[in-house]
Amino acid sequence: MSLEIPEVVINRLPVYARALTELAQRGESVVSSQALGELLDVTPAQIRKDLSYFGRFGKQGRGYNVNGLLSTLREILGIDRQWRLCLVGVGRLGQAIAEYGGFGPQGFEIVAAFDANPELIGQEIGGSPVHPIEDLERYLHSHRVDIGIVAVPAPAAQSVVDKLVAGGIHAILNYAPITAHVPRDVVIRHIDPVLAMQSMTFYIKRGEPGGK
Amino acid sequence: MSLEIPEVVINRLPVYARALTELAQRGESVVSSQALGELLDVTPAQIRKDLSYFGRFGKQGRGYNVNGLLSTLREILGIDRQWRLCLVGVGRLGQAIAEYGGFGPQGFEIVAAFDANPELIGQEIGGSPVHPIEDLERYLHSHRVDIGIVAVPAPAAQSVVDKLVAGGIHAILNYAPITAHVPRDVVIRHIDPVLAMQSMTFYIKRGEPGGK
DNA sequence: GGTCTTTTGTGAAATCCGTAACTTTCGACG
DNA sequence: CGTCGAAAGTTACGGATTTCACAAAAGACC
Repeated sequence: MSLEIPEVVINRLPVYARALTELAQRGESVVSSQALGELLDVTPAQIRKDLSYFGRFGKQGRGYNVNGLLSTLREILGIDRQWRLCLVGVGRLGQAIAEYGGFGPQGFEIVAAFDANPELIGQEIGGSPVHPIEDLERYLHSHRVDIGIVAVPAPAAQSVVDKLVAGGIHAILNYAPITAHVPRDVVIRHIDPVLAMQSMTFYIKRGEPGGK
Repeated sequence: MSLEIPEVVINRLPVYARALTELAQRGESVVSSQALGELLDVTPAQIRKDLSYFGRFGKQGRGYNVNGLLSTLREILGIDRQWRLCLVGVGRLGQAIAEYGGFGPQGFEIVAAFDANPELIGQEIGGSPVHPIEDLERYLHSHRVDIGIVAVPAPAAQSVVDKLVAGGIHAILNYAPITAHVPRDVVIRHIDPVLAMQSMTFYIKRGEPGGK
């Protein structure tokens, strides 16, 4: 039954959850896989298949209860609770992340920040003080932190990832433009706008032999 | 032969290109699929297969010429030239994007910015003046712009996407937390740190029945 | 309570993608 | 000039995902 769920499925669940949140706010109380699929550009069959990995949540002939499915998904994903993050790297990018208002409302709170630059140590960034990077591992061992955010320059990134792992972190959001290596029991996701751009350009090479 | 290349393959090419750039900087002149694979956590077979969609670039018994393969990939991807971007939305997020130093060196230049807030119009952001959003479509028809970046709040995002499409844009990088709808001939990529977080939490729910 | 409509849940088929294994080519060396 | 080792190119297989299509369930209406 709950035998090894494909990662692609897990990656789609937050998208479903977000759509359901919006439907709930609009006051919708039920939704069909058809309707949800149109909202998200996904086939209804895929939605039903994905959900079927976890149980039976719909009513035949009716569809899914919006609030019911939403809270089920939130529980499955673990986004029904508060998560504690630490931010490593408080340069321009790191500061933008710290000040980004999108994490808080979703239950992701940055509880500590770290940087190698002595000038930044002690400053307040997004409400929490900046610690020296040397204290990172010790800090992780003495405070609960669930997820690490890496926002340092590429050359420093792998070493930061290693420190996070050594500190017992099992989930990392990496903004640095590198392919970081982590042990099998650590999840890592990459945010890389440049890679996204570079894969789009393939499709818009116009006025070229072979271009669209 | 060059019949319909899978999108996953296209998405990996920029990663290869980045690794090759670094190898080139280190002065390496040849690399085997084995060595490149270890660097990137990809199997050698996958690298060879991916490249074989486009031609034969290696020498048996030796490996790939680093600079040669790099420039081939850059050409295939179209990242061997300058691309002109426009940024829509100059709030906190938009400003961070405009000031982000990562695009320029890769040939992506923001040539114009747009916002709905009258207070921002006329200000300089990252070297280019902010235009009123009403001028977007007209601007696109009278200037060359290859890619649009959407950095507006969720409720406004679809309408901005529509305007970009109406203006003839075929590639969009979307930072807004929505699933945007675009015609089949438009490529769109999403940057969404929250979704990335929310899919990671599934794997780190500890101390739960069923958690790891 | 029976029938009709709708939409789920699901097994099977189809497709897509990755991996492994084999063949070929290249350079080196004797 | 022939043999050997290494690594690319390629084909075939297998596994993973997606799609399809149908049976079963639920409410609505009479």
